[in-house]
Amino acid sequence: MRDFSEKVFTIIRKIPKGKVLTYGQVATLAGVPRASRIVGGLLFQQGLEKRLPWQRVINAQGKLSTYRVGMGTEQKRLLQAEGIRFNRGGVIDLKQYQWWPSAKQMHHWEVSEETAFRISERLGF
DNA sequence: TCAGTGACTCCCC
DNA sequence: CGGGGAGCCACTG
Repeated sequence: MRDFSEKVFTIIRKIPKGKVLTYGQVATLAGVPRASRIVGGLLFQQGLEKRLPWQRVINAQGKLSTYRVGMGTEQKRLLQAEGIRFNRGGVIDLKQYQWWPSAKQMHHWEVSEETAFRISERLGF
């Protein structure tokens, strides 16, 4: 159970500067595809404390979920500083900025074969 | 233990 | 494209 959180933190630490992952994507890579809300909860509680690049995790719509907890402006500022652009709706183009780890990286994280396969398809391998 | 919670997602108008 | 609603599930007190 503790395993999930550790995986989540490990994955988030690997997100390249200027790229983003969605909560659901992090949950999937960590082995529990439908635990996206947990990822948000973990970041809220320990994002700053653990010095994670918390700003690089956004929701599946390409929007920032942190406005609810007063971190929206800061998150947007940090992402813009990394070169990420927001369209006029405050939306980030996931096609352009979403990051998917390499097959080698996923193997190292023990991502299941099925998940890795789906991700490969998505990347057009 | 166990119910409550929520930085989510998906589906349906 | 936007809002409402119903699942989801690791974490917490």
